[in-house]
Amino acid sequence: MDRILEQWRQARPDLDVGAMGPLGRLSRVSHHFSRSMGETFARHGLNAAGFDVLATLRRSPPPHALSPGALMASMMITSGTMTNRIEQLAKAGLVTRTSDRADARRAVVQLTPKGFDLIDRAIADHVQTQAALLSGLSDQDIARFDTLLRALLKTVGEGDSG
Amino acid sequence: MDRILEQWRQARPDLDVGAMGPLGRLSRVSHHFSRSMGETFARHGLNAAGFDVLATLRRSPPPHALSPGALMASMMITSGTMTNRIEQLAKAGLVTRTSDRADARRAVVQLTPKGFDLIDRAIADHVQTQAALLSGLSDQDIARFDTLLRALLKTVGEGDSG
DNA sequence: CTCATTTATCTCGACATCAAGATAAACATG
DNA sequence: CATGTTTATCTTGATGTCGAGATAAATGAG
Repeated sequence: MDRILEQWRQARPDLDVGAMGPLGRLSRVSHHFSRSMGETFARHGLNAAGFDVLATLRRSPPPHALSPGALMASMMITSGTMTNRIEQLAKAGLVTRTSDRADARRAVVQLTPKGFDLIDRAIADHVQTQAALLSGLSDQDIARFDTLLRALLKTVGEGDSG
Repeated sequence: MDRILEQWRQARPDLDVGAMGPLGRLSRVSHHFSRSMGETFARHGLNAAGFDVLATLRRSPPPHALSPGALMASMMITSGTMTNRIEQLAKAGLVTRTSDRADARRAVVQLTPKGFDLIDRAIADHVQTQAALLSGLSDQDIARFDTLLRALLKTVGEGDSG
């Protein structure tokens, strides 16, 4: 990244490329981390998408069931993607998809016992992977990093509550 | 994210979910930023992929030409993806693709005048978007953020040099 | 009750990406 | 110069995602 900035300063000395370094590194860190977490998911036969859905259901109060719309609210994906994800998980026997008695527009996605057991094993593995990814920072630095990320989330309109 | 952590502490009090907050926010920030930058690219008829290629060529010394392999080295993508990207850009008349006289295995991707003009306009827009994305942090906080990102890149094996 | 509107989800087509293998040229060795 | 190896790129098939529009049920106004 530092070399890239130097090249830009040569090619376009009129531009202020100061933000490019941090943003480039942010992108690369995020990409590496996603890949690393993806390897953890793969050990349990999941991808990041499937893990997200199962994890969201798992941490919801019993009976570990949510509508596709409710699932979408916590994940940054569109409805078509969610439909697809649920179908894959249902095919694998990890969730069931039934329709809501009270409102037939609404579907109910629920963890199966098999899905429950799988995500319970996967999440334990996942938190260890996550801890390893931050192991290069002290606890204090992690706290600082988190504070900065919270500030950045405000910039893009995702406040503390959402 | 804070609510998610609370849910996990209820559902799985045995797990240390401390890393989940920062990593979740990192992922969301990165995702938001990518989308924001993507909107800038779209105003110039580009996507992030095409912008990356054109920008890499633009900041290379004249004649602004590189092999697909050299382009791949700076971007985290596979060879098949690069082939595809180049083809799109060539179809749009923004780059040419010829084969190296000295080594016929190697291709040479070069900016056309049209591509040069386009990326010169797009990059000016892009650095402004990037500055806006970091506008929620003071210069000092940006520097701190960058330092922390450098430390994290070391963890994943991407050292200071590349 | 009827019709328009809103809400929730699904369908479909386009596209970017990856991984693995194919192709083809250059190089090394005897 | 023959041939096996390495290097650089391309091809192919599968997958995941988005976005626009379709479908279908619930809601509201008259």
